[in-house]
Formats: sequence, structure tokens, C-alpha cells
Amino acid sequence: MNFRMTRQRRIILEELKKLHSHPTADQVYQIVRERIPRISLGTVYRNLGVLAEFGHVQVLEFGNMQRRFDGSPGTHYHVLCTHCGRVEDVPAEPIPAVEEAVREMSDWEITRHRLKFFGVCPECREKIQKFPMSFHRRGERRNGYGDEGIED
Amino acid sequence: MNFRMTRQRRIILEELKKLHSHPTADQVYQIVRERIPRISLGTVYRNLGVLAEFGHVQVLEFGNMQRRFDGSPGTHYHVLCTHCGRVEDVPAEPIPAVEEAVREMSDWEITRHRLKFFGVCPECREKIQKFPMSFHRRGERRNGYGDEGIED
DNA sequence: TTAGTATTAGTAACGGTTATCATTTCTAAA
DNA sequence: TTTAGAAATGATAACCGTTACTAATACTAA
Repeated sequence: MNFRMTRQRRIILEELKKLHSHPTADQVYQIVRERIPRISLGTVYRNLGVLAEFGHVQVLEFGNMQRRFDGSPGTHYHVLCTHCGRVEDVPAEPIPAVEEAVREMSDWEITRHRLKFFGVCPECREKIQKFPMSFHRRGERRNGYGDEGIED
Repeated sequence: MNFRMTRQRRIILEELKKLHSHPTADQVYQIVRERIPRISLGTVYRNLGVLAEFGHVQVLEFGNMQRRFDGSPGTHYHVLCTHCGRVEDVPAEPIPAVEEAVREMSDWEITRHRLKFFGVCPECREKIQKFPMSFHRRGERRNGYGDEGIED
């Protein structure tokens, strides 16, 4: 199977690279539709998948939420704000020592690891300080699992 | 809302604690049905959720797969074998320094982090050495995303 | 006993994602 | 250039893990 950089594929990647908001597939679809009005959601999903497969895009999953996509292929970690749902890159270098530690203490062959952080972004921290009673969580899972038991 | 340790809830937790295979909700359902034949799948899902909420159970998510559940509430990491789908606990202590590093270099309030490893378990390594051509991946995502682009 | 609340079994609905398929577009060899 | 095969597209249906809903039941505290 040859990889063809079609118009749809190229524009999806272009738009994704412009954004730093780690959008969902549906958000990518809405944005790309402004340039290709008749593009289908299936095409967006398919191409995000193909682009991921070829290393141009990263797929992010935070628990039971919609997937998010990241146009920066280089290795980096992510933080999710459990109040507003925003996802940001973590300005920290990946830690190869982490995989080493596991390799040493088991017979597993470790190919990669994923490290994610959960917390509250600066903006939400401020809001919470001002209006402690009036906030709702967003960007958290759809179901009723509390904060504590989640390991995703 | 008061937490009631009902028969269903207790047996779900009991069976989950017996297992170290990090079963899916459906697998829990099958096992619990041997003791409560008329239990409903909805009850299993609901109670796994409640038990997670109260910190008795951990919810594991590896990319685009079914959720898995872990009856060991203590903090620990996990490895997924990308060939057979098995999930095992990582015999490594959680690293608080990881969160510290992020706190220092940003204004985020970090509440928790999740670290997962992906690789090949000893059994599968052996099989692959013996029969390099005849293996298929399992326990990997349902869609066609390759190994590389996945960040979950 | 009783009133109120939580939970259950059974089942329908939900929604993000994939699969299907006829049609179109690309590619490379003739 | 043709032309044949392969890949991709748009439109839509199907999938399936998970949630929501409902009437009935079980628990709890006054």
C-alpha cells in the first residue's frame, strides 16, 4: 500500500499542525470543512489514522473521552486540565531511564511508554480561587467515575 | 448518597481481587455470573464505576481498547503486551519526582500522573523467536493505527 | 411500621469510531 | 497518451462498549 498525500490528507495535516489545542476528530472535521466543504467525517478519521500510522500525527487518549490528535510528531508528554478539558504539551524531555528501570527488573521487552499528567491549568486555578463554589468539571470522563479510581 | 456494600458489589470486588489479569467489564460479568446468575451487565458496569469512585478499584485504559479493571487500589504502573494483550503490574515504585519536575516548570497544579508501558511479554518473545513469521498482534487497538503514532 | 433512598435486572439508547461500497483519482507500465 | 490496477473519497450504515432509563426490590433510619 503506497502512501498518497492527497489533497484531503495534506489539508488535514496542515490544519492540525496550525493548531496547538489537540483537537478531536470532529473538531478537525469542522475546521477542514471550511476548505473542503464536502469532505466526509469518515475521511477525516481514516486520514488521521493513516497519518498516525506514518508518524505524522500523534493520537492522544485520556480515559473515557474522545480521542485527540496532535500534529507534532516528536516525543513529548501531555497534561490534561480536569476542569476545562484543555490539553497542553509538557515542556519536559522524555525520560529514557524510566524504560530502563522496567527492563532491568523484568523480562519484558519494552518498546515505548506513555506518561500523562492530570491537573488544573493556571487559568482554572485562578477562576477557582475567585469563585470556589461555581465550577463544574469538564473534559473529564463521561461516566461517573471519580477522580481517584481512574488509571488510564 | 450512602455507599451500600450490596451482595453484587461485594462479589464483584471479591472476584476482581482474586484475579490478577486485569479483566474487562465483560470478563468480570462472566465470572460474577457463576455466583449471581441473574446479575445484569449494567450492574457490573455501575458497580465497577462506584468501586472505582470509592478507591477500591482502578480503571485501566490502553488506547482504543476495552477498559480493564484492577482490584489492587494501591498506586502502581502497568505494562501491556502488544502481542497477546496481557496486562501486568510493573514492579516499580511510583516516581513522585516526575510530578515535581512538571510543577517546577509550569504553573499547572498537577494532581496525578499515569505511566504505562508497552512491549512484549517474555512468553511472546519466546514464541516470536521460534516462529517469527506466524504471529498476529492482539490486544492492540481495533483500528488500523500503527504502533508509532499511538499516544494514549 | 413506614417513608424515603439506594440498588437492581432488564433493556433501550447513545455516540464515537469503523466498515462498506460505488465512484473517483492517482500511478506507473505499455 | 492510453490503460489497468491500486488507493482514496464521500455517503451512509453498522458496530459495540458503555450509559441511561424504568419499574420493581432491598435497605436504612426514624
